[in-house]
Amino acid sequence: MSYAEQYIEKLRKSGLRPTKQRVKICEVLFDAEKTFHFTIKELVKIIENQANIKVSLATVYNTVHAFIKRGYLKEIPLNASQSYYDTNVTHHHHFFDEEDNKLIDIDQDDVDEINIRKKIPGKKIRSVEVIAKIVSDNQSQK
Amino acid sequence: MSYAEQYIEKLRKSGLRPTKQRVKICEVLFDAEKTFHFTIKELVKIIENQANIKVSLATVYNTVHAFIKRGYLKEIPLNASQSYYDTNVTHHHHFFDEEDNKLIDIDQDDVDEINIRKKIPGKKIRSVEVIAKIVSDNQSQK
DNA sequence: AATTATATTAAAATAGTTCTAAACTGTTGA
DNA sequence: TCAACAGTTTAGAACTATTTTAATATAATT
Ligand SMILES: [Mn+2]
Ligand SMILES: [Mn+2]
Ligand SMILES: [Zn+2]
Ligand SMILES: [Zn+2]
Repeated sequence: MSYAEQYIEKLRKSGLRPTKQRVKICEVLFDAEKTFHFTIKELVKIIENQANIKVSLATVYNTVHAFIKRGYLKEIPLNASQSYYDTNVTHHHHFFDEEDNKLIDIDQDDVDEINIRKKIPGKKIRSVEVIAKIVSDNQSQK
Repeated sequence: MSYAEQYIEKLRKSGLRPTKQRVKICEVLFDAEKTFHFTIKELVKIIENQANIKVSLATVYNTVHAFIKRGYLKEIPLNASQSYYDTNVTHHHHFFDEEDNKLIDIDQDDVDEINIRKKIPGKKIRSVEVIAKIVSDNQSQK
């Protein structure tokens, strides 16, 4: 199946018709060799740089939300004032570099299984995510 | 040391003068028998209900931020469009109830030590937090 | 008490996100 | 062929959490 066909399938499964703008968004999101993290602002900038297509903010937000709902993207919980999104939809964890404001993936395999002994009656765990904040390691101990 | 004195000390250590408004904020935050989680909007509502003091949003934000900087409050990373704050400043983890939008503490002791095998050169880990999303456990498997 | 530094406040500004409503596009079937 | 329709894009308005501004008020210092 060609890339273009994959995008169209992803869009269809998300309940969206494959329009020019949406396919362009797919190219940026799903054509990358590696998964990556992005903010909406960054995504718009990439689209503007790569294409002569103009895509409105509303279309970007709508499409991203449709993909999240369908499971093709993940939203990453950060205390920032803006949302971070992730094209890596496997279960994994994150470093958050507080100096660069950048997320770095941690494979599930790189963290021992997390066993939470506390239980909440009537509730079940749907997901467990670790966020490790990192900063520069300045060994200088003046 | 009386409560009032404790508040004044907390304020002074945060670099703030003990004004009527700030002491009131301290009463709400630090007088509770239990620690709790709150949004700014909720905090303002509590103050309005408890006191005949009117406190502006700007003062609430400034004071909360000063306490965070000094370590008397913590900000909790959630993907929501608003920040959650925590009067429990010990190292601990959270359940996030996606139905009630409520945070529930998990003591550090209730989670096995988290060992992250991946290392980032030149960076060190400053904090590790677990967020477990929970939902109702409907056993009904029609 | 006078002086100075800091705080409070209402209101404006900012910024991310969502909504609206009008113009546009592609498809269908008469 | 092309009118009608369903769905899409878009600019801009609206919304909301947070921050900033600048005038007034209060606290600390002398
Ligand atoms: Mn969202
Ligand atoms: Mn903040
Ligand atoms: Zn990731
Ligand atoms: Zn907590």
